[in-house]
Amino acid sequence: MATLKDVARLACVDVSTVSRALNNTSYVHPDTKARIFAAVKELSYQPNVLAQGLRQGKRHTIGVVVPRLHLTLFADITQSIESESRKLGYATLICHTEDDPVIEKECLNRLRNGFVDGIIIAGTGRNGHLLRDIHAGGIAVTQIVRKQEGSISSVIADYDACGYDTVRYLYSRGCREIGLINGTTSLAPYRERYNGYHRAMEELGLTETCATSPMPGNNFEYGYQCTEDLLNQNPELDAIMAAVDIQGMAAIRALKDRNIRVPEQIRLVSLTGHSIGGLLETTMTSLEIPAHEMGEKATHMVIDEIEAPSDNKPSVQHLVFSASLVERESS
Amino acid sequence: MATLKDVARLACVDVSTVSRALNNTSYVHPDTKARIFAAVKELSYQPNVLAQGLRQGKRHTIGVVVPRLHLTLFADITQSIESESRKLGYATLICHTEDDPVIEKECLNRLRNGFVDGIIIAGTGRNGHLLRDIHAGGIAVTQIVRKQEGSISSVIADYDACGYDTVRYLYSRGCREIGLINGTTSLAPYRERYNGYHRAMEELGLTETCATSPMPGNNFEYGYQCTEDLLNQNPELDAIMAAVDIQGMAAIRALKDRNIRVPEQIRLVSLTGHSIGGLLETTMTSLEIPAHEMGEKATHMVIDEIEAPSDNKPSVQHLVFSASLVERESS
DNA sequence: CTGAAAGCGCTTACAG
DNA sequence: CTGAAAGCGCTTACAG
Repeated sequence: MATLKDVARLACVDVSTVSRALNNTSYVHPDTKARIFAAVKELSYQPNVLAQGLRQGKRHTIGVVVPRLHLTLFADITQSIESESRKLGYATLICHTEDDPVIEKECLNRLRNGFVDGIIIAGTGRNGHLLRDIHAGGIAVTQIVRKQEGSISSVIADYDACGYDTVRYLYSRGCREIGLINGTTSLAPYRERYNGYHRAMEELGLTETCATSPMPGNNFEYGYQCTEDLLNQNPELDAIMAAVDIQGMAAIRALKDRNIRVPEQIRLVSLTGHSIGGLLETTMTSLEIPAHEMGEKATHMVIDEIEAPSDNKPSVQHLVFSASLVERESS
Repeated sequence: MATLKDVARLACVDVSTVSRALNNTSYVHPDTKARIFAAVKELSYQPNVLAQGLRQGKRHTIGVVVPRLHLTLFADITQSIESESRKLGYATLICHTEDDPVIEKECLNRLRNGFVDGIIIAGTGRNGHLLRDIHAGGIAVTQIVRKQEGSISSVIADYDACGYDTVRYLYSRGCREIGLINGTTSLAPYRERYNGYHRAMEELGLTETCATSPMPGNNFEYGYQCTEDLLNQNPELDAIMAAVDIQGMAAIRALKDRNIRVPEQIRLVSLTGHSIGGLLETTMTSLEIPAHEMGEKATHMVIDEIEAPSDNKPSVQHLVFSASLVERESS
């Protein structure tokens, strides 16, 4: 690999002049510039980003910390973050935590040391202290999907409204026995979906039927099990709300296995649409979360924070996106 | 952030001694060592990986270049690469190309310059020259899923066998009019699936019914459209093979929309199982690709190449994994 | 067993 | 308009 020095030698100038020409950081004589660019081309010179980073204290890299990718909203979000970052000249380092606080801690510790300028995280909520430390240490941080720390900016969807509005919607469709499949309420999104559900059910004078667990619950088996639980708890059930798509898919399957027709006997709505609802055999009504926009926005927020002068950092910002109901066959 | 210098000052030794103590690179007196570790702890010193990388010419990072994540095999593979890399002390930089050669080129160019020590790629096949250049320049490269370059190591599944065996399987179930939904044959995996299909059909004296396109074809609409094409081409169709899961899902839906029962009227098999087949309303028979093992293996191959001394690099290796048939309701 | 020095490839005041 | 020099934070021969 050619270095600045090689270019400088070939163009018969000092390395500093080459650097200035390449970065357009001060006037360089057109003739000199031409010689330099010719040399760059001939040697197919590419700057060493490591050295740039060391010198400038910037990596031009942002870390993305998410539980997992497959069949979750995080696949869309991660991809959106990556493509937006790339446009803005940043690379994306990814870590999957599987919602394990120990793995998360390990990832955060690696990221803090020169690996990245900023972090976008959907965290477990168990490493708050570390996260605040990292942020205080000068690394930009934005929370996505899960707002666990009030002192750190966030981009989330309005999960409370998701729960509330869906109950109201199902009520308007004639449902009175509405069950909820939820994940652990120790994570904010699940907690808030429940809050919304609870408030609406109370206002309407309906009785709650809930299935939940101390685990995150982001898998098919869990959703299947919860569906059975709900049916056992309340044989009169006429609607199921699933916190995430994969639970909704599991519910469809569990109902089919019991010969219960969707939506004729039980209506089903997923509270986290991420582009799979429309691809199913029975297409699934869902609240579509604007994953792409959220990823883009979080990327801009974290990069704005990175690039702001240290004496004028943007203030903490909590952004809430609305989900939109997409009606499909399941309701 | 504390630096080596800070630690050295606090422990009253030279930075070189601190470095040696921390890296266990030569004997350091136990007392000195103790002072150093105390200082490290007090300052909660963490080495700056950028500086280490610059000095050693190593980043301890590998780049992953894939078309996309959502609803594809690549989500599983990427996650497997990331967790395996992390265990081995490497971080993972990710790029999505959307199968666009221009984006791919841009990504590869960024990766080559100090960003990564190695690359694992499922490429478009349109930047072969660049890829060989990068490899020749000393960056380890392993191809995954798509083997486009014979001179670069690869980890793939036996797609030819997937096509061949599936025809044989469907034939044994009584099918004689077997259609194939495929992607562009300019990508090796699609081409080989077709080859296997073609050979088996010929051996059995059956007539081919194919739907394909110049595009990669990795989406639902395409699969839906191809299903309609196949049915128009051959109203007697009694089986459909879909190259990838998403096409299989689209086929199920298209058949449902035409009131064709699966598997009674048409049997369906996906040639690329990646853990979604079992989660569907009608569970889908598929050839399960060992994504996790493939990701792991590719990670080891690329890291072995990175860590081998430059005068003794491992030779090119092409690994082929077998897929295994998982029978479910759709066949 | 440890220190002083050079250098990885760049950028950026400082002169002129 | 351009060069010489310092320095980002490390590691590693080289002495002693």
